[in-house]
Amino acid sequence: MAEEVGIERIADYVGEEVTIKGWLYAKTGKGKLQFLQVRDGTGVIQCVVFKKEVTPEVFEDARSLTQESSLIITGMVRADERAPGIPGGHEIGVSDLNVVQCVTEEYPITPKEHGIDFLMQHRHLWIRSSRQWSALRVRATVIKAIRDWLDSQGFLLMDTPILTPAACEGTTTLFETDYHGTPAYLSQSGQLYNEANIMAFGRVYCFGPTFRAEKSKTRRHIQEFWMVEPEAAYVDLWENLKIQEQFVSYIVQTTLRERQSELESLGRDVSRLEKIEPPFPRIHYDEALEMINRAAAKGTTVPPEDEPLPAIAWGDDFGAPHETYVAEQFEKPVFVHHYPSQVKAFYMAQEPERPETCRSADLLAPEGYGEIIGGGERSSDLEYLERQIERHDLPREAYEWYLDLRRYGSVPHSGFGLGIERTVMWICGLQHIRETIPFPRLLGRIYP
RNA sequence: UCCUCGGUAGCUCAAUUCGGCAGAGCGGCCGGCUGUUAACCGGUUGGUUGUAGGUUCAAGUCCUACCCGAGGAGCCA
Repeated sequence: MAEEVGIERIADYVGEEVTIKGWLYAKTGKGKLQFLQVRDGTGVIQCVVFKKEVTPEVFEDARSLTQESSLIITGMVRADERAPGIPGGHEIGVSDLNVVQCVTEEYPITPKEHGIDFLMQHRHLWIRSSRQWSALRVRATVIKAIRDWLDSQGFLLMDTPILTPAACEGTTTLFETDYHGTPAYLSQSGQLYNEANIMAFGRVYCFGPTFRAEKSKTRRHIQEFWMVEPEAAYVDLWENLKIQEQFVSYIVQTTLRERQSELESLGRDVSRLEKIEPPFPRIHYDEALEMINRAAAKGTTVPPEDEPLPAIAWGDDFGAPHETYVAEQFEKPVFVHHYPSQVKAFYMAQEPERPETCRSADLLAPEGYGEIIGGGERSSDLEYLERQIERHDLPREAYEWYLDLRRYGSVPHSGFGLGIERTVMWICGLQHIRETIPFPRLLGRIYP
């Protein structure tokens, strides 16, 4: 038998006989000539079966193959720019074909269009389709880039618990579960534990699933999502931003380099991504507010609904249209820093000269993809934190350990959380977050 | 939780202001074709119109309640 190769490396085998093990993705026949599009998990390639070049049995097998039948194919690799595929440009002239399983029931997902409900009910099959497959390959690369960069920059992976005794930030709705008779909650952030970890390890990150039980039903929300949260001791707000812009740029550039075929198959305009490198613009909340209200006064509208941008008062948090408007003004992601303390988590450090603001920063992705990072400098002031816990009506006893961190060697420190799915959505140019994770958990949907 | 839109064949949809025989394309199946790209051509297959009730000679269409889905708001990553 010829050498078994992966389709993603097929260009290295032109002129050689190879074996592909995979599934029939699509087929068009033209009498004595059959075009099989075969996928093997690493790519899609066109395999051509000429009646004269194979045995009658093989030709009949090829002719009668059904969508998603599993098969093993052997043949000669040749370059041909007419050939579709991921990556395209090569095809296999089939000499032998072995049907592993011929699908006899109709495969539900045809090459025609389908509705979202139908596709989501068949998510376990939908992930075989090229757009889903490409996006999930990009996701894996984004995650690898994240870990490679952090590991190489001295951040140590420290896993934080998923079952937690209390709300981390006290604002969002949590999933409650039973922990041997006492209530426990699925983690919405590893943030507070990370602050303990940095006092032991200097620079750390946690990377895992987080859970938000809000009844959010938009293209940017899922109930279970993955977040990477780096945290570092002796790092202030401004150094934190430098880390973030290098980090995000590395993720984007690595994906551009390693997932060219997938981004192309997604139809992504990569020229927008090629521009993503440090430095990113930084604007103060006051400045952003002014920008928004100036535009609102002129009756500016924002996509995707083209509704008028509402004016806001100082102290208000930005809504989705405000974020979109601000991000639209820049080609790169933009940092908005020094939000009013009242709209941010209790642990954000106060700005000494403007105590009503905090040393926080959000990173807004371009092209309307919204907030991909939330972060900032954490308060190292014990008394301020005690007051904040009271002000936010949080159970003091649950935070005693956290306050200990300010009693024993408190230092300035910062961190941030990057949402994996929103980042993948932006890099892939997708319209909905549900396509960025294999099995999304959406409001009212937990099958399959 | 609130607002908007929707539910008709396996899938995507149509069904004439104002109620009158349930349709098309795709898929599947059969046949034809040596360069297809969501191929094409001919034939064929296909229905509890989301559920329950009501009005009517007659309901996919009108009325009531409910169920399910989509998009958005708030909140956030």
